[in-house]
Amino acid sequence: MDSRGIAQSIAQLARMSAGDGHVCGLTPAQWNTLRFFARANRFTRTVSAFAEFHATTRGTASQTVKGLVSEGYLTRSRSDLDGRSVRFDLTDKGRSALSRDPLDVLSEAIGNLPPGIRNQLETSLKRLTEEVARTRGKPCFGSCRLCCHLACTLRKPGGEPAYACDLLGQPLAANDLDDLCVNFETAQPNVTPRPRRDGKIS
Amino acid sequence: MDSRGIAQSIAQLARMSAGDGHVCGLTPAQWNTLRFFARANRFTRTVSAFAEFHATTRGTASQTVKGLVSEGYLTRSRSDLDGRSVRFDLTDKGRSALSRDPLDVLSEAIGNLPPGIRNQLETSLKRLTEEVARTRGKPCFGSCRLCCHLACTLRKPGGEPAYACDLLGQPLAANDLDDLCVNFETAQPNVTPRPRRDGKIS
DNA sequence: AGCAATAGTATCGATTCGAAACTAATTCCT
DNA sequence: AGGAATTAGTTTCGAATCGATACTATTGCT
Repeated sequence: MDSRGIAQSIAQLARMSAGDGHVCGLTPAQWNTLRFFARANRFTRTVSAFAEFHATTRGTASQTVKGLVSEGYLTRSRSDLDGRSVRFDLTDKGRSALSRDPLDVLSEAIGNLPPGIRNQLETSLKRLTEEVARTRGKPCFGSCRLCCHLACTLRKPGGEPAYACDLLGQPLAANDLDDLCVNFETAQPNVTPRPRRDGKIS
Repeated sequence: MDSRGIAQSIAQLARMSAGDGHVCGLTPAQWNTLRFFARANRFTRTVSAFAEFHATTRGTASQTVKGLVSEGYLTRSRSDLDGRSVRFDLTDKGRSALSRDPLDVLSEAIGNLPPGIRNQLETSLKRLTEEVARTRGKPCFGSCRLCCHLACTLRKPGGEPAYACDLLGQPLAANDLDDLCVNFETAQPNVTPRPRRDGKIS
C-alpha cells in the first residue's frame, strides 16, 4: 500500500472508531470535548486551547463546551489571575461518562498489540503528528514529560524531585507530567520555539 | 502513553490532516467521497458501499454523491446486470482534484518515514482496522491481493496469471488487485466468512 | 492613556447528518 | 410460480454542526 493508502486507513480508523455518533446521549463533538478536557492539564483546559486542538473555531468550541456545562459534565470557573480566562474541569458525571467512551473499541485493540509494536506505533504517530503540525503551522500538543520547558530540581539528595514549567513559571505535580499542554515544545536542540506573545497562565 | 492516548492521537491526526474543511471548493465530506471512489474497485463504487465505509447512512451518502455528480467530479451509470445498482466513476476533473488533496500533508509525512517503520505502521493499522471492524460487526474493506476470495490461475506455464473473484465469479485485472473491495475477507484459515445473502454484482 | 492582542461569548446562515418514508429491482422461501 | 423479505438508491425533514463575524471584557505594550 502506498502512503496515500496508509493515510486513508488512519482516517478511516478514526471515523470507524468514533462510533455511530450519539452514544449515551452524547454527540461525537461532545465526546471529543470530554476526552480533551480529561487529558489536558490545568493550563490547557480552556476554550481556546480546545478549539486549537480540535481544529475548529473558538465560537464553535464555546458552544460545545457550554452544552456540556449545562448538562453537568463540566464545571466552569473563572481564573482569578487573568480576568479573561475561564477553566473547565470534568465533573464526576463527566468522568463516569468517559468510562463508556465509544473510542474504547480502538483503545482496546491498541491494548491488544504486543508492547513492542505498540511502542513503535506510538513513536510513529508522534512523529507524524509533529510533522503535520509543523507543515500546517499549528502547535503540536504534547505532555510535559517530553517538553523542553520542563524543569526538574532535586531539593535534597535522594528526595522527591520537584517539577515546574519554565515557560509559565508554575509548579507541576508528578501526575501532571503526562497531561496534554498547549505550550508543548519537543525537547530537542535546534528547534526554534513557536512565537508566543502572551505567556500568562490562568 | 496509554492505549487511550494512542487512540486519541490517531483521532487527532485524522482531524488535523483533514484540512480546514473547504479546500479547492470541496467540503471535507466531498473529499472523503472522492478518495473512496478513487480507491474502490468497480464492485464497490456504489452508494451503499461508500455509506458503509464512511460509517454513515445511505441517505447521507446519496446526497454527497449527488452533489459530486452535479459538479462533474463523478459520473453516474446504471448497471445492466442489476437494475437496482448504480455505479459511480471519477471523471478527469475528479482525478485532477485529488492531486490537490489536503490529506496529502499526512501522506507526505508518511512517505518520509523510513521504509521499515512505514511497513510496520501499515501492518499495525491493518490489524487495528480489522479488530475494530470485527468488534463493531462491520465489514473491513481491503484489497483483493490479501483477500481469501482471490483466485489465481495460470493459463499456460510461464504466461501471465489470470485473476478472478471467487465470491462474485468475476475476472479481475492485475491492476484491480490493490483497490478496495466491500467483500474483502482476510486470507487466513479458521475465519468464519461474514454471512452474505446477496452475492450478485453489478 | 491608548492601542493591539487575547479569552470568551453570541448570532446567523450554510452545510451536514440521521431517521424515516418511499420506489424499484432482486432474492428467498414455500 | 408467487408472495414476502431483502437490497439499492433516493427524497424529505428536522436537528445538530460549523465557520464567519461581530461583540465584550481583560491584559500587555509603549
